[in-house]
Amino acid sequence: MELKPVNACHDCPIRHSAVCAECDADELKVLERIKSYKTVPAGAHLAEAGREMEFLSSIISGCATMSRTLEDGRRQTVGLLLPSNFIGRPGRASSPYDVEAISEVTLCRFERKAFEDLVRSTPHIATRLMTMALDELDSAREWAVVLGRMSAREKVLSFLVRLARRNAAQMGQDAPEDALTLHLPLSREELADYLGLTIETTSRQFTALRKDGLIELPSNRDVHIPDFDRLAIEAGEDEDGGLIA
Amino acid sequence: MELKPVNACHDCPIRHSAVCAECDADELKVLERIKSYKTVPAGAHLAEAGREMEFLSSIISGCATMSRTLEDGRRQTVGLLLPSNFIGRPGRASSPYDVEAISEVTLCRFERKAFEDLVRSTPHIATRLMTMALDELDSAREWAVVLGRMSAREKVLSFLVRLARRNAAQMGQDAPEDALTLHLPLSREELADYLGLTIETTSRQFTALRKDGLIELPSNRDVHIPDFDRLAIEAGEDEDGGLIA
DNA sequence: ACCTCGCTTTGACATGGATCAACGAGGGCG
DNA sequence: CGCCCTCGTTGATCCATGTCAAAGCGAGGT
Repeated sequence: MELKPVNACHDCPIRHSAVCAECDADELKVLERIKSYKTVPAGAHLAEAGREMEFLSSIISGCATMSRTLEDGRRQTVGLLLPSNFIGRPGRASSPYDVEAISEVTLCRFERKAFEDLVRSTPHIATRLMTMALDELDSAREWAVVLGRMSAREKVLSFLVRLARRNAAQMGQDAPEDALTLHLPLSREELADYLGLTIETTSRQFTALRKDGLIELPSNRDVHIPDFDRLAIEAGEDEDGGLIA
Repeated sequence: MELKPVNACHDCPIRHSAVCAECDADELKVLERIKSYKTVPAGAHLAEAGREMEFLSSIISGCATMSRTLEDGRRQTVGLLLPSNFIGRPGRASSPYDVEAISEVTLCRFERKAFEDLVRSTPHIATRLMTMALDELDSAREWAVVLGRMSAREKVLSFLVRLARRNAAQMGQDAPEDALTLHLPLSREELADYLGLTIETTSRQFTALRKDGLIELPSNRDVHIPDFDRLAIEAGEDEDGGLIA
């Protein structure tokens, strides 16, 4: 994916989906003054559990994970951060989770103190942040259902369905195409940490889904889905079609 | 627990912890006009997944669960709702989860449309709602770590630790006492649904913890913890002491 | 072209929790 | 007082997933 450099808000690919989405021209001018862009390489730590954060930021491009590592090495990823997602929260100095860039990531950053003032004075940012927090809350709870009650196969299927939906939504589509190819932002290990499984089980499930004809694996990081609806049904789509993100 | 009836906001036990916490006297007057109280018996459905909600509400007393039931009957509880927690979200007509009263519950209700207008016009409510949503988001993510990576024993221990912390916080204490007795708001089955386990496994873990001297069980619904710190360590307390809720 | 290194896959086996089944204990009601 | 009904506990067995081990496989460097 080639990216042209971003210079100003009106030119920003996440202008209408990030924390600034509801801002009017005047509010945007204020944001414009205090924002700065930063690009970090894959593997960079954007936040560490318990450590103070100087900046709050939105992801403009790339992918990051939010995770907790227990003393004994067990790790659980609690969120996949993609463009327009927000890192950090106003009113708290540190993140309770590690946030790590999985690919090269470009951020739109705000100095924490300045942003907190802004939230207080700019209702459009507070309401947007509220909406985003509520959306993520729904998403986190959906994921809790997956972690708590789904089999390994269903976990992998759910992940693919959610990723496809999220990609479609970002492209402005209502639902994913019948057939599509997904690029996995995560390695098998990172995926296992997200799914609450081991690498081995995750890998076996991919193999099993391939043997069942539900997916093809042109490369380790690419998944071709010949029939999305069938995949969604296998994932245990009971209700509405799931929430985006 | 005996409750005296609530009649006005200034008299309300959740006045300083609910969605209205940041409201000043004038804002409270507006809320006062549109609120209504309702008490429902244990077992009542406060919301059903996908069904439109007429009211948004805060829990004043009692306990409710938020859960998803899959077609095949598997159920995962994604949140335990206690006094001051908010049910529903402005800007959306229906809840993605079932919300069910576990004990008798008293609610402070707002007609949905009126409340949504209020959120738009009252920044103190929007910021409070944002803070509450972000707190619940942290809590949901903590729970995802428990569901994804913890053993059955650790799940039960984590639940007890969190419940004790939440009770302590509600009593205005910083941390739970050394020794304390908890009343469980949930039956074994409801607990199992929350922990992502079966009833049998949950029950066996209680027995095991009792045999290990970590808890005593004066009745099915009561747990005496002789040494909270020991319990917390067994629960796998690596870091800070955990987030409240 | 070959070697090496990291990631992924596959295999063999162990085990924690689910499942199936039965028994116990308390509480309300006839 | 005793029956029944619900909830919780305990036991026996099974199976999905974890664990340990080794073998592909692809990319980059020499």
